[in-house]
Amino acid sequence: MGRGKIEIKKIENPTNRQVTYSKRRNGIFKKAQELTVLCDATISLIMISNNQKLHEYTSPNTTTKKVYDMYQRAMGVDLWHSHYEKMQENLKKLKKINDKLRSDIRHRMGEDLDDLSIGELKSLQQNMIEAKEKIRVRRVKSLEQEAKMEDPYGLVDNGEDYESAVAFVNGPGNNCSYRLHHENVHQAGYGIQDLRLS
Amino acid sequence: MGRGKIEIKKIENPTNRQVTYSKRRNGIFKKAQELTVLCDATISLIMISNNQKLHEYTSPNTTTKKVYDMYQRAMGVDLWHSHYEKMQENLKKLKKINDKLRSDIRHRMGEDLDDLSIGELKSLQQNMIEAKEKIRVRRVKSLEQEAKMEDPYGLVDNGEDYESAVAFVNGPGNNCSYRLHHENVHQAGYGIQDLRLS
DNA sequence: AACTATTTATAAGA
DNA sequence: TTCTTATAAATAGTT
Repeated sequence: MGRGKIEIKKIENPTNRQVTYSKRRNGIFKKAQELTVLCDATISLIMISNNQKLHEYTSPNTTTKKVYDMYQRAMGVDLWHSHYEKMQENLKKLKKINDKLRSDIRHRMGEDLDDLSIGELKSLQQNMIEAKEKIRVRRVKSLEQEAKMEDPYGLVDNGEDYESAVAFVNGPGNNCSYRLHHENVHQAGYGIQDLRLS
Repeated sequence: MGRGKIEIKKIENPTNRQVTYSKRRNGIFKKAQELTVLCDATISLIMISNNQKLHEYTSPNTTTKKVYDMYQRAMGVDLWHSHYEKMQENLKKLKKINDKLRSDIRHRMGEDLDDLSIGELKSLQQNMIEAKEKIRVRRVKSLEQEAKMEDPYGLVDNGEDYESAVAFVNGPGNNCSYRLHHENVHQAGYGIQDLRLS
């Protein structure tokens, strides 16, 4: 269509080729746009010229990625997709594990105990008793070291003296001699930080 | 171009629309193919009709994937890569959180206590004291219920009778009257199951 | 970038 | 669908 008919073969004159490319490219874009409107079609059209310039048309109701995803679905599998699915699976697993860990911690903090069976509750209690003992022992050791190493004059931080600190450390054991005023207990900062995934 | 001019807007008659789609689609494909030859261009054209049928043209010197890769390079943004990286980041975050949770649990089990500062150790101990008390209380309640509801004849499982069970539940409190034989303690099954990500 | 003679695409009808 | 054909649209070569 034009002053003369042309053969469909590569245009050797670079200037001429560039001009033709530009004209026809616009023609195709226009037709693509018309087809989108007339027939409610979804189109992704990517054109890369001889000199590596890229132009694209994507119908307004979609994105290049969406079209490519549909293409993949239509054509069958694609490496990327399987990879993606594996990652998604891993994410799901990790989240599940996370939930379990959080739940475990809550139980160890004495929360949500109704989740547990009687047997689990018993196990938990035994476990807590052991753990508490280990922590107590460690605390005593740390206080002893602190007293010896960092505080050669016999003073302990916070104005507690060594004996009362050890008393606390050994304390309270529920129905026992060393019972602690519970006001102190709530200053504790040991808990789960905000670890939720944003 | 045809017997009459048409307005560029959606063709409402479905048959008519389908016919037009088919004709124009072929027209665009032809033009794409011509442009490929005339100007040595690289083209990827994907068209999806109203009724989800997919047609594509890809110039013979390339593949759809190659064109999309070039597209991505040209656009600077990698359609999949950005997605992929986000997922990877999420995975990393989740793993890190997981590690923190595990570490927290180990501390609550009395392990790896050397990780903790003196202050953290103190907080942990206080927290454990509170938690242990809550669990003890809950355990007593559960045993009481068990005794009342499930065991009207006064027997408790394992041959323990109610009183000694409550004694255990209240026990041991480290230096106190109800001290438990430690053989029993190690039968406990309350710990972290294997939650590592395979 | 415009122009325009001509070719090409296609709307409507068969 | 496919063919036909009158007509609209695209564009090759020119300015």
